[in-house]
Amino acid sequence: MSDIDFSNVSKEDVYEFYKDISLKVRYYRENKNMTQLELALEIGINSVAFYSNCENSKNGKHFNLEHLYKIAKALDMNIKDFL
Amino acid sequence: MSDIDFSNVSKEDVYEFYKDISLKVRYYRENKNMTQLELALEIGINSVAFYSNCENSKNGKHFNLEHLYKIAKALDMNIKDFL
DNA sequence: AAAATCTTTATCCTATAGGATAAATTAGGC
DNA sequence: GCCTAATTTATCCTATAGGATAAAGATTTT
Repeated sequence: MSDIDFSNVSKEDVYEFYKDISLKVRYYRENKNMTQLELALEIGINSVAFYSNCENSKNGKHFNLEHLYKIAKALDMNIKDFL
Repeated sequence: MSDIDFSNVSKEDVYEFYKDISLKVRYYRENKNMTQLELALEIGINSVAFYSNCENSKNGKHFNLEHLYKIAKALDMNIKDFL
């Protein structure tokens, strides 16, 4: 596979997009007084470490569309609020 | 891995969520007079077949968060419009 | 009616996203 | 200051998401 990416968006741009989402997720999670573990378990993830990596955009991890859908439901919010 | 899913959302619910998004993507793509191939290439996907499967929720395929981000940019829209 | 264009269907392959573990660090409560 | 809770860091494993191919079908254009 080539490192060349022919899409209309750069990898850096995509990374910033994911990072922006993570910041919002953290903001609303803390606002609802939920721990990372509580929210992770609610959306069906048994690993707080994986959750933490996503929320901090570490080790190449980030939330995917399905995660966001479940997080929105867990926090009683609209998925658009993270975008 | 178990078939049991302990998340707050069922697989059926997630499937409907993805399907709903796909319908919106098709609606706006056609509204902008773009072909599936044109849009696929714009977002960096060389396979109109893969794009078609996503847009029709066939063979277990669906758009992911990154796809939607790029599609929104390609159609000069806001990603929220698909959610 | 034929050709071109667009879309769909089925199937295959593999890089990596998804998610786990363990240990270390940080933060909060008492 | 100590203990517990919460979070972070690094690394590993593997099922599957991502995306390709090829052929067939449907639609549009000429």
